[in-house]
This record gives sequence, structure tokens and C-alpha cells, in this order.
Amino acid sequence: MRISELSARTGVPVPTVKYYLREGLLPPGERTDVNQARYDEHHVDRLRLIRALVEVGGVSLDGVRSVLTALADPGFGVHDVLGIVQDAITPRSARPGTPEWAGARQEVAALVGDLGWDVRPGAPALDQLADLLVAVRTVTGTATTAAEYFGLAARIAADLADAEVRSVEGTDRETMARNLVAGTVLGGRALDALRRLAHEDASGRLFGDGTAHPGGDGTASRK
Amino acid sequence: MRISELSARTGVPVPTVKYYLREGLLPPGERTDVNQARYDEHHVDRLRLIRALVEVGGVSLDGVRSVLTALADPGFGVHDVLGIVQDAITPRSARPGTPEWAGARQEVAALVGDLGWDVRPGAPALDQLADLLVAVRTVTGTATTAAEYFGLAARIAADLADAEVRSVEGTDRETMARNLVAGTVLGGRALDALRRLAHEDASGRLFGDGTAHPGGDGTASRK
DNA sequence: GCAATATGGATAGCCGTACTATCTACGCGC
DNA sequence: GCGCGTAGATAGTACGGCTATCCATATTGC
Repeated sequence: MRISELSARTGVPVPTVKYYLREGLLPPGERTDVNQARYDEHHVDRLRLIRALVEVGGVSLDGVRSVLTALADPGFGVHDVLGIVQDAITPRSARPGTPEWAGARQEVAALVGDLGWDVRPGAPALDQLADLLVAVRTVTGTATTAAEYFGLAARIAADLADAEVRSVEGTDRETMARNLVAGTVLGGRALDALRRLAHEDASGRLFGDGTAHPGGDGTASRK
Repeated sequence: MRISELSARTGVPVPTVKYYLREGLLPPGERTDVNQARYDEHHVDRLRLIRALVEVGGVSLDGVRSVLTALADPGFGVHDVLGIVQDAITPRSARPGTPEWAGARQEVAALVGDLGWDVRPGAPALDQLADLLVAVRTVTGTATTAAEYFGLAARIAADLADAEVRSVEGTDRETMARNLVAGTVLGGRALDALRRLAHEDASGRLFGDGTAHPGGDGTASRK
């Protein structure tokens, strides 16, 4: 197919497709002439994955590029691809170097050790957790420990992660890796959105003033 | 205190503090002369909250502004403030209007109804979940149902949300609301980071090749 | 008392990200 | 054979979040 059909099938404007080609997010089409190229289903899939990661997952184009590169390279196993996508979506820590940060980072490492999780010692998520611990202490003015603040969420995350990772098992490497990427990025957003809704429900039961939003019957039951 | 001390106490550069003042994120200091103003502890707290939300929480300045406005207005109850912060941090849906989206949105509403959650029918997180369902179907090429895809995460989110909301109870409105805001934003990031680590652990057990982490920062960028 | 520095206020400029527009030379399809 | 589509290149745009500069006035260290 030509670029206009690629655009029509995915809903991505032609100039944007050209831009992605320039940026190396899409492999060039098969050249049939000096100013003609042909694209195939693989391009459609790629483009759909890019848009899902960017629009719904909020991943930067730079992050998408490194993920796609790893996906396309059979030298990377499924587990390697996961590490790469995590590095691509984890914000880099802003304030390493202060003593309180170093302490927080230490606590995080200890917590992860206690949980028995086998993760890269340099995983950026560890730094991010240190950032978060510092931030929550600064904002609340309390001396919350890592175990207090992260404990419940960590146990819950372990259960969920197990189920999610197992759910992609069983197909070929490419499909597993792609689904693991989608699961990591989109699943993270989903969990966050669900948590917000659950917060709203819980907050309404605890702090609500009884004025149910129009359409509700005012009873605040659950489960 | 004067602006330089405010800057020193929070680590925020003076020009940025001025910018926040211009943008209405910080209330003006108490004027003592034609070109002198005084700031107090309240400004320090505000600034720390702003930086936590922006740097660690990834919230936009626009979102921060609406949150701070609601926090400062005693007319908003704790539950109202939560709704406002959620609206501020939930990305607006990109593709409403297509039939598949409408169907997904319908399914999401049904799922939330089944769970017995009492949430605003127009909560943006519901639209976001519809986006996610459409995206995951597009990427994987399967017809996953909302219950399948969201079910486990929803139950888990409910447990966690309950504990989190209860943990802010018991102080004055201002403190509760502030901690609920911080809990929503920072707690969401924390859960996401923990989930990534748990994914890494689970993936290593299932897909790992046994070669334990040999350094490397994992980034595979270009340009 | 006085120079050096800081302050508040305003305006303008910068940087990165992600596109979007325009231009050119050529090919395809009726 | 003529108009639209295409590939490729270059340039421009929009937005968010700062950063720099300027000015008139205050404060501070000596």
C-alpha cells in the first residue's frame, strides 16, 4: 500500500507518518521507484503500536524509538525488552546527591531486598521511589518510612505483576515482547485510572457530604 | 522572609519563583514597600507542594493551579478537592466518537456499576479506561473484555484505595485535603514504580536467561 | 553616607517536543 | 497528457515551562 492508505488505515495524518519515517520510528517502505515506496501490514502494526504508546501511554517519541528498536532486534530476549521499556518510561531522578535522598534510596533498596525481588540494582524505578519518598516526607512533614509508605502497594503490585506477566506467556518472542510492552505501559495507566476511581468511591463514603451526583440514588454501598 | 530566602529554603530558583507568582500559583507576598514584599511559611509549604506535584508527580502547572485554588477555598470539602485533583491529572480522551470507543465506554460503565463504585458518571478516568480498552484491543488484535482486562486490577485498586483514603483521615480539612492530593498523585507514581519492579522480578523468573544483571544503563537512543 | 547588592515588577527570549506546511521533482492512472 | 499523489527535504508552528534582561527603588556592609 502507499502512504495515503497507511494513513487512512491508522488515522495518522500523512505528514506525521513522514515525520515518523524521518525519525526512524517506522522503517522505510520498500522502494519501487525514485519517488514511490510500498508499505505493508507490518507498518500498520508498528504505527498502531506507536500511537498507542504515545497517545494513550504518554511515552515520548524517544522512548518509543528505543522500545521499537529492542522489539525488532531478535538479540534481545523478552526480559531484556521489558527492561528497556521500563527505562524508557521511568522519569529520570531530578535530585540525587542530597543526604536525605541517599538515605531514602538506601531504604528503598533495603525494602526491595526484604521483598526478595530480583531487579537490576540500577533500575531507574528505584531512584524514582527514592524521589517519591523524599517528596512525601517534604510535603507531609512527617518521617514516613519506606516500608510504611510502600509496603501495602508493593505486596499488591507483586500479585498483579505475576498475573500480568504470566498472561503474555505462550506465543512467539515477538508477540510476547509486544504484549509485555503494551501490558507494562497501558496496564500501568489502567491501574492508575482504576485506582483514581476507587479513591473517588472510598473518599465519597468517608468524606462525602451526601449530595450524590445527579442520577445516583445517594446510597453509598460497595461490593 | 524575602524572595531569596524563599528560594534558598526550597531550592527553587528566584526567577522561577517570580514566574510562579506571575502565574498565580503562589499568592503575592505581603507588600511592605513599593518594591519590597515579605513571604512566610505558608509560601514555603506551597512552593514545596508545587514542586512535588510538578517534578515528582508530573502534573502540569495548569493542573497545579486548579488544585491549589481548590485547596485554598474552604468552600470545597475534602471529597470535592479529590475530584478536582483527579480531573487535573487525568489526560483528556483523544478519540471519542468512534463506535468502538462508545462500546468500550459502555463496558467500562457497566464494570464500574458491577463493582458498586459510586463515582461521578462524567469522571474523566472512565473515558481514559475506554481509551485504554480500545488501545489494547488495537495493539493485541484481540477482543479482550473490560472485565477480563480490568477485573483483577480493579479489585486490587479498591483494597488499596480504601487503605489510602483512611490513612489521611483525622486531621483538619486543609491537612486532610493536602495529604489526599499528595497521596493521589505521588501514591499513583509509587504504585506504578513498584509495579514495574515487580514486573521485572516476575519477568526474570519467567523469561530470564539466568545471566544476572551485568551493568549497563539500558538506554538505546539515537541521534 | 555611600557604593554594592538585592528586590519586585515587567517584557522578551529560549529550549525541547511533536508535529505541520511548503516546496520540488517525479510517477501513476485515467 | 494532465492533474493528483508521492518521496524527500527544509522550514515553520504551537505549546509548556522556564530563563534573561532591564528598570527603579531598597537594603546592607563598611
